[in-house]
Amino acid sequence: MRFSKLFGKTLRQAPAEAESVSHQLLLRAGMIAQEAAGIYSYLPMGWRVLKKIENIIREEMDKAGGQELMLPVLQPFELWQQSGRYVSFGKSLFTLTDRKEHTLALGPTHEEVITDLVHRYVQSYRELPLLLYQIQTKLRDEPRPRSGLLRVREFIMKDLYSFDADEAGLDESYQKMCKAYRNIYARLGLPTLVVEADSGAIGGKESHEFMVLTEGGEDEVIYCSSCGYAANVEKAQFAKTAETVIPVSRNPESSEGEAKNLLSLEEIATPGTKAIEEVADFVGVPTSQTLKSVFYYADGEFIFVITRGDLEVNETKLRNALKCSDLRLATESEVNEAGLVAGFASPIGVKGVKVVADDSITLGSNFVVGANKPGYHFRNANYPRDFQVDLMADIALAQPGDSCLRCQGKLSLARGIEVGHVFKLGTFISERFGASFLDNDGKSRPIVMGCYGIGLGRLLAAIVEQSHDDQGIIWPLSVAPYQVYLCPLSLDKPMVAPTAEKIYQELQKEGIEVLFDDRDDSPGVKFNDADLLGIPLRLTLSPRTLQSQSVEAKWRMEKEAQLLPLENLAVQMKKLLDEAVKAQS
RNA sequence: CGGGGCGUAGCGCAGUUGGUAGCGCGCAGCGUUCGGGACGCUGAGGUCGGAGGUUCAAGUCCUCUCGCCCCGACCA
Repeated sequence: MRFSKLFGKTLRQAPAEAESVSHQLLLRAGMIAQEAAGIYSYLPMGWRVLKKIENIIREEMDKAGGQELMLPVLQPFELWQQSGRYVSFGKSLFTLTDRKEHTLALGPTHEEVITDLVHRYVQSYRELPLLLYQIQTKLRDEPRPRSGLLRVREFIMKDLYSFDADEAGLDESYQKMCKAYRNIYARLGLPTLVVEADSGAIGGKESHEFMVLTEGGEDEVIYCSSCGYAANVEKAQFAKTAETVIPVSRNPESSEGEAKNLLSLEEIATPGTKAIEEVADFVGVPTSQTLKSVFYYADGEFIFVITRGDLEVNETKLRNALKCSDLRLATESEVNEAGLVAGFASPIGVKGVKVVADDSITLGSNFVVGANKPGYHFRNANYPRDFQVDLMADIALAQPGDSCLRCQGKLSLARGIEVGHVFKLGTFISERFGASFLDNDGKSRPIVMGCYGIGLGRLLAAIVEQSHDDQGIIWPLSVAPYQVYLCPLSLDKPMVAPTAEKIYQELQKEGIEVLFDDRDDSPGVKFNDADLLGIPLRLTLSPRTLQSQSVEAKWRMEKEAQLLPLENLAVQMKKLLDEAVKAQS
């Protein structure tokens, strides 16, 4: 490709709307262009990268036994009613009506379509296992598109669906996919961490995410460096320490003789203390000896949530515990309307309200808790002596510094980009679509499903987030839009232009992908563009190098250049590139 | 949806008490340059996001509206 003819120009300054590194660099390099919030065009450079990523994914899916097919974007809304998932997807599901006033959905994912399809074609265990995949556009009306390609409303995704006869088969398919995913990320030069994840709107029981750890990521990962435990913060568990009981009462007689050292409930004045820290300070106890009350609306129902005062509520865990789809904090006036005193609310004596508690409230005793009266708290509140809860679950947010549930090591937190997500769906979708098969006993059983997704654009952006310097992108050879940047300087000087032209032809004949900077620009412009675009190998020729019958070769990620003789250049280049590919894998 | 910010040339920005729009980059032409974003001259490019209002006069003031970005609740 001749640079002078390339569509999409490089920019010195990034457009103001771009904030994340990948967004800025991809815009500046002329690889993508924005059309609307979360909607992008791929320009020729960016599209070449995307297609290379796509091919790597396709190769690995095929190698794992996947069969590629193509499912429709336009889907009958009835499929979504049948699965029931139009509820969990909510407003993220784009819908439209056709000329006959029939509602159609724009596919945010394809479990419905493929399960409907498989149910019509698969009847016997002999046809299982089955791995079907596609690479195509998904549409989701995300509440907030973000960070360029990292979170968009229209995106290309590889989605594979596994169909197995039983759980053991699903485990096998799941492992096969995890391995294929690891191969893909390795070939893209992308270090990833596999973390336990919440399955969200997709549903299912077990799921893992593949995370690229980087500052710009929007996910948070909790991990333990001693035992290797890692989970999305939405899912992460931790060891809740049992707090040692500090007797808070000055009544010595009540602190003796009790099996669990439970003291009697006592109302105390705590004027002006609303926040947990203020209350704890005022009473003189650690926050872990207080109880925190938080209020939510879950699918329209008012919920009273209690955790130990040192812990925060994990809304994903809470949502799962409540099995609700819509969850939001209640406003202060809603709290008051529920008959509670915001800041001094108490589970003691509360009536007609659903109470959910984190199981940490059983690890400790004699807690300080609101008295539901302005300016007053109780001390020595104990569950279940003083109050009841409707639901007890783990709904606490893991935080860095907490202890690992498995090994007691210290947990750490890192930001990451979710570049892949695999789910063990089980049978809840196949059952709704009647996707069953006859086993070898002639018994009808639901097909056990899994699904496995990779967002290609996000993957592309993740590579940039993770592989760049202040000059621009550094593409791994496997996905670079071109392998070689041919960069002649002083084109009007004798021999430069014709030699460059000749090299350009020879390299192409050798099957090397070349971006030929045939522009009559100064060296600085050319070098800066070469770096910005991130082409792995730069070949510079100038009167200076031609004097010694050579050209200069420089790797994008290295500082030093080497001189290569003009003679047999294409063959040498081919060798260089092949060696680099080998070194990478 | 809640909170914050921004819409003026392709990109980055300026525009004073309201007086009819400018700078840098980029783009076109000519010339001089040529190993890390060179320089000179000439030139093209604007419904000032949109609608309504106030005014002799609106990029500037008022009202409404649309779009985009960032922080939160959602996801590949």
